[in-house]
Amino acid sequence: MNFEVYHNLVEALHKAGYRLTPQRLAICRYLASGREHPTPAAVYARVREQVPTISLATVYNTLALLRQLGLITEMGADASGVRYETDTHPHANLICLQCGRVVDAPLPDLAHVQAVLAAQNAFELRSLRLDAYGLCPDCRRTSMPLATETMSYA
Amino acid sequence: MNFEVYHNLVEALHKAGYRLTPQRLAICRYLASGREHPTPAAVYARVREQVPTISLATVYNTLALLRQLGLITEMGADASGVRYETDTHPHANLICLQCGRVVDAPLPDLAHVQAVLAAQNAFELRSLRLDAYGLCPDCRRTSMPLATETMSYA
DNA sequence: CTATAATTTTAGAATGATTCTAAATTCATA
DNA sequence: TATGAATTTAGAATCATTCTAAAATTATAG
Ligand SMILES: [Mn+2]
Ligand SMILES: [Mn+2]
Ligand SMILES: [Zn+2]
Ligand SMILES: [Zn+2]
Repeated sequence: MNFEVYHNLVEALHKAGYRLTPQRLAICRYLASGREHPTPAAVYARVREQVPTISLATVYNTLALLRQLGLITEMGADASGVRYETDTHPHANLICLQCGRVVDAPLPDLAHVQAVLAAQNAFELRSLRLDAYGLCPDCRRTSMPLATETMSYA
Repeated sequence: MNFEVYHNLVEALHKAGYRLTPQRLAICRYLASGREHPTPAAVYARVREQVPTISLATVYNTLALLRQLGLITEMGADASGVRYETDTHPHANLICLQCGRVVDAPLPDLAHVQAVLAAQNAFELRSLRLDAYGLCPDCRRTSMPLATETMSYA
């Protein structure tokens, strides 16, 4: 677990006046435990190992709360639902069309891209999302024909 | 309506051996009619004006078919469901956090970005999606506080 | 022009993620 | 310890999407 990330989450909740319940702390611990891009169902499954009585509703509530506070961001939904980002810094996501894995990738000039976009359009930009679809190393090896069904984004 | 786009869609369907039914043609006509990023429900609503007996299932089926053929692409789902792209060329989408409007924006160096990503990672990239969130000109004027509820992506 | 079979459409049922609800629990505070 | 606000919980409700099986359409062969 990344203690710094964990501490950020907990402190932000506390500063915003929310109670640090065992359920919320367990969810934060899980979110700070890796570079995953979990669905609510995945969070529920993993956190339940630590807090067996937690409900799915609380997972949804807490994720929504953390999002309101800007501590996590929501990705678009794939076949198994929404996914959450724990890294709020601008970066690209490499998404495997075969297995659904999401890997973070740094991309130095994202701020530059946003600046160009903002300059050329009347939009007032707040954030950027860059998703790249393809085959992860593992799935590249077991190179199946890549069913056009599998994942819908192209 | 953009006849060139329409013709592309129809011809691709025909070449792939699919029947050019009134329902499919009406959907293609609608898709070629503007730069929208419609949801299946929106397609259904508009096409129904021309083909009142069409079913929602047919809309879903046809959109899935056009996607399989690579003629349209699917965007992530927002509050009202998936949206479809009729422009398959690489471009950025400017998405209004207030009203949900989606506007296409050219971005010259997208190919370059993809090349950099591919070079730095073991992923075999197929496509790129660049979504920028902010306030459209209209919503900027009527500058409400931008409810954190409204749209979830940040 | 029929008959037959494949394709397509359709309405409605089923599914599954997400949200809502109302009651029970926990917690801060007096 | 008593009170009230915040939180959690299980289950119901919602809503987009998918599935199903029957009806309609269309291509093709005789
Ligand atoms: Mn990420
Ligand atoms: Mn677009
Ligand atoms: Zn993979
Ligand atoms: Zn707007």
